[in-house]
Amino acid sequence: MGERSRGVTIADVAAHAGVSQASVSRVLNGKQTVDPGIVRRVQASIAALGYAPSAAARSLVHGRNDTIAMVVPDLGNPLFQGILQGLSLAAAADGYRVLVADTAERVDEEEATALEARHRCDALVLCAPRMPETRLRRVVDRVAPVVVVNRHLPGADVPIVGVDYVRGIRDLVEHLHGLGHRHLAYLGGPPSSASNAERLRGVEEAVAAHPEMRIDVHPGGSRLDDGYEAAETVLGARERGVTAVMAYNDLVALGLMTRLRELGVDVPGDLSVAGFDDVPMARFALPRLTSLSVPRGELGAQVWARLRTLIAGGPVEHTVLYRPRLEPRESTAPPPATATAAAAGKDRA
Amino acid sequence: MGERSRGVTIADVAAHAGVSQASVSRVLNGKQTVDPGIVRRVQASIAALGYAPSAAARSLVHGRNDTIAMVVPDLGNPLFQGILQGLSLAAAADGYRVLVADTAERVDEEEATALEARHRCDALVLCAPRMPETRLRRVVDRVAPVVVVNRHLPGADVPIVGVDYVRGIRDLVEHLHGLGHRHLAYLGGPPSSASNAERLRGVEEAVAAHPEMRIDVHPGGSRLDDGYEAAETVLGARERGVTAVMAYNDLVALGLMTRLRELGVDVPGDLSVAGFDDVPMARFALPRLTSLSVPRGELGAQVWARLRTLIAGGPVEHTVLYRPRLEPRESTAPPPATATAAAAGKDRA
DNA sequence: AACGGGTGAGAAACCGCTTTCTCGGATGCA
DNA sequence: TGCATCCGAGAAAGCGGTTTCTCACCCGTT
Repeated sequence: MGERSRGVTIADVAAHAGVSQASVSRVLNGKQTVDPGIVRRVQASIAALGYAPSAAARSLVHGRNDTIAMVVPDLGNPLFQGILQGLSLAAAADGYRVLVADTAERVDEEEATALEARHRCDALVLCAPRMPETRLRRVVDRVAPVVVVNRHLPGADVPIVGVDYVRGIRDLVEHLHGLGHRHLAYLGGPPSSASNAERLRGVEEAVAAHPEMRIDVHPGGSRLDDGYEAAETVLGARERGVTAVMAYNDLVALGLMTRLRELGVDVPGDLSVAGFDDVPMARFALPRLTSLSVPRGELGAQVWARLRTLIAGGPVEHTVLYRPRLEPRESTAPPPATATAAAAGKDRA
Repeated sequence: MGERSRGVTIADVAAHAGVSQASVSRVLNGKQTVDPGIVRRVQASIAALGYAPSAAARSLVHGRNDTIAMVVPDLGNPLFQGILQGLSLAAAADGYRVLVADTAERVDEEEATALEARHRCDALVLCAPRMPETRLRRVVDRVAPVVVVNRHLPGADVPIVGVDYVRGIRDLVEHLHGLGHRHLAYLGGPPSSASNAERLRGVEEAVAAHPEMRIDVHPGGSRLDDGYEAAETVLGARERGVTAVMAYNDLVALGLMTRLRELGVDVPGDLSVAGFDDVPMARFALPRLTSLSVPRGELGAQVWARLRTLIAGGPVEHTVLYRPRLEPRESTAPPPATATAAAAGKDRA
């Protein structure tokens, strides 16, 4: 590690300054009053020798690292990138650094990775949307202090920070309903993803609340290509009366819109499209994409706030779910007149 | 740190197994032959006590961490995200983890951050596109082993991994020249950025190689908004005969295209537009954006390869620059006939 | 003037592990 | 059977700090 000038240690400084190691340590940490003369000599010696205390030795005696680890399934995911950034900035403000542990979507290695990462750090942030719940609970027990992101874990003794996908979807459905849509399609994300499951719950609740509505669920994906390729499916759904599509996330929505435009389908004239996440590009798509904004950086900061409390020996704070903010833009509009008429006809029938 | 079961140490294991600490250590590291009976007893005790060796203690005695740090000016930048991901995956394969140190664009804190980060790790990856060269050289000297990303540092004793922006721009100009463009505009990035300076060098070289061409340089930025807002500037340039625009990066290009479409300017009919980086969205823009593809993940892997050599005491390997690959797509096409005629007229004059 | 309390510096223990050093016992050869 | 050799296990010395403990000294009080 930081062996700058070929290993100058605190003993060297002490000798050079003609004082004891203890005094050097005291000067360094400033937690006790030390004779000003000694302080000056020690500081001079430190400068002269280019001394920097060994982080490892410090860690050993303090039993901590000032480092936390973040376990993610995929660093390519904008959500995790945003959280990492927010987390890293917030933690840095308290002198902590963040270690990344990308499990590259290998769900069965996540547990081992989490344990290993935790072992080199003071605490853990666990993003494991696919990990089976039983395993997750076990891991959480073993790696405390830990904060879990975007999972539902009733009864577990762990702070959870996440996005209220259920509310998000419900708000979106409300928006579309208000525009006059009655028959929607949801283009699902990765089947095993917990946040997709939450969105599906939102879909169910919405339908329960609006019995006059119908929401079809189609398999989708999480990337631009997935949306692009889902266009055929979506057009099929449109044949069957769907007037608006909610995509798993913005990437899927953007990919879908691209393909739709190629196929001559007008958004939102023929079909409304909405995404989730409000990535920067959403505002720059044409038409501008209606989306649900998620404060990624703030999530990261919140994760750190929770973790800091835990590290300091504080209590497990309550779960916090950020309610996505609906950003209605041009990609959603009232359904085409024909569709409305058809629906009205159906209603009457 | 990893105090799982309230601090069970190697001494506890030794006592439990009725052997010496040294034997436990030997069993753990398997670097010496140990009596099979002892091995079994030790392993049993380890399991029984739930023992895991302290990373800090190990670090102290070994003088290393198995951790490297990556200093970045902005984790939100897709390039650095990609490099981080590639780096993290490659390093993980060798048992190393990556610490992130986001300097949040605060150039004057970069040096301190780098030193601090280096001090907790075995090596450093330095992404500091804005750091003044003198300071960079000083830092590089002090934090070795280190790999520098995307900087030109002639004569310095440090491996450099980067993108050949000069070649990239030249290839792009070649492409546009081939399409018939003679008067281009370059929408610059952050003025102090080293990679922007490289692109500008590319512009200069291109002009030198094609005296019949003209390339105007306009201030730009690095984000979607910057491109969006540069539209007026670009249209002004078009008035003055510019038929193609090269943007600092894809985000700028995408933002620009959005605004141009809003203003009724046809890309590439009225004006060609090209980006740099080949972000995923480039392929999904309409028109699909011509760009220069940069293998972000591979850069990260290459950085690790260099760093690993250095850590192992190997030599400073040569600088490696990835030549961006031109991805010609729909956003660049021959200039409009009127422009060509005008240019031809000028040529004749 | 003697004594108690307080202050600050140094000696040494300790954090938990690795590694060298030492030594006893087993083995090989004479 | 006796001696040299080898092997493996334990004792102990670090790694480089922090922190407790001890003690000398200075000050104030009676």
